[in-house]
Amino acid sequence: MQDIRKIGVERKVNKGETIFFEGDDCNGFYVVVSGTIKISKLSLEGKEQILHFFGPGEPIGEVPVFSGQPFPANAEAVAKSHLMFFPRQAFVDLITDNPSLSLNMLAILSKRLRQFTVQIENLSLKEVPARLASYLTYLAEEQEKADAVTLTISKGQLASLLGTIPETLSRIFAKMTDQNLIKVNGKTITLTDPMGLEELSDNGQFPS
Amino acid sequence: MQDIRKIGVERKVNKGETIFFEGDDCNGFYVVVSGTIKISKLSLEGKEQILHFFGPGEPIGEVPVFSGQPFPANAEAVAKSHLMFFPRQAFVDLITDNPSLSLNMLAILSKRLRQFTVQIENLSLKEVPARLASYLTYLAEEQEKADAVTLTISKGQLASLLGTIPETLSRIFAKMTDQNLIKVNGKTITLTDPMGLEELSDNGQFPS
DNA sequence: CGATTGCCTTGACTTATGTCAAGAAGGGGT
DNA sequence: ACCCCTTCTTGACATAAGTCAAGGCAATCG
Repeated sequence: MQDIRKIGVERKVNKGETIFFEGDDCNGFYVVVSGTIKISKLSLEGKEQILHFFGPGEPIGEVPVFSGQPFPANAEAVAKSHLMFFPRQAFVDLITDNPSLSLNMLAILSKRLRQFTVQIENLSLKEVPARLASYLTYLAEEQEKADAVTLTISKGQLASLLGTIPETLSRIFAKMTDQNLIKVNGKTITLTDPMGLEELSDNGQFPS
Repeated sequence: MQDIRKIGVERKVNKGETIFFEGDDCNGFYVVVSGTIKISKLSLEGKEQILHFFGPGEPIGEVPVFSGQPFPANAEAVAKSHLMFFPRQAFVDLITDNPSLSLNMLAILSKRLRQFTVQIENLSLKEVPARLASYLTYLAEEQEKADAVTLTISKGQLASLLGTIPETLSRIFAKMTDQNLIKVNGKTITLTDPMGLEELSDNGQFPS
């Protein structure tokens, strides 16, 4: 850790500020110290697909360090954030001398690959209601509450994370409420029927 | 390389044979020596989303080695194939003593992360015609022919790779032919209008 | 306290793509 | 050469989800 700190450079960004754009050349990567960073892709028409939100302790923009290509997506702060920047060559040297660091890095990349396989599966094989159900179930686990969860992002951003648009998401929230699966109150979602949600998430059918 | 060979175990599989299933525990990974391996996810209803095709020299199933979780997808031989299997612990030991090996592995994982970001972008932000146009353009580059490409997989499998179904793909081939963008003859596709294809791939609009 | 702004919801409509069903075309094997 | 079996194509239809437009709600700021 001391060695790592030595090569790091601070960077602070405000909400809405861009860290890097897709296609930018990369001469290093960042680790989030505080705040939240959104990684996303944009279409020509302006539609956004969010790939990740990253918080404290997570590295961002590490892919081009090893693949030697430009950044594959955009990174933007969704809140005032504090980052550490690590220059590429210094980090490569560090990893070369430090097997456990490289194994950690391999583990991180592997986990992200796994997340992407899930995201691709969701986009391609599931419809939006199933994706939302699966997200809510995941949130409940992460927040360690079986019965109610709090959205950490706006519904518009959630739509973009799930690969849809706010209108569609809103309608599905309404439908789930109709079916007594959930209750929505602003950013607080009460999971009235967690089993039903899991069923919906697995087989795409609203339970009868 | 000698050290690597030492810990490898041969495995031969026939066309259609499964190497591993999603969810299987993993005690090592494979490298393709010859043949082609399909990596895919299946929905409950049986729809398939293909994630990759891997050929000679490419590792498969390496994600769980580092993330310590089960395989995230299925692997199946689409042709008679020859693989090398590397037990997990032996490989981890090897990588620990061998920085350049770990850097290579990091580079491979990074490239795959990048490919996945493109696949997610395609699924979420582009419609099927644009995905097909982009695939054909990519094939032309890979095969280093500007004017005609040969599909290396069946059209049904291509549909699954693009996140759609054979019927839809077939209709889009027909439409592209109508618009004089391509000419289809079995597995041979003549790119009548490569510029038009790129345009379609970028902005999703059939050129006028 | 009212107004401005951004975010969310709802409605009417359009469209891309999936479903189901039938037929055509191609490729191997006997 | 024939037949079988898989793959591909085409048509008619259903539907999930996007587009466009209007209005509501809530938070923030002067």
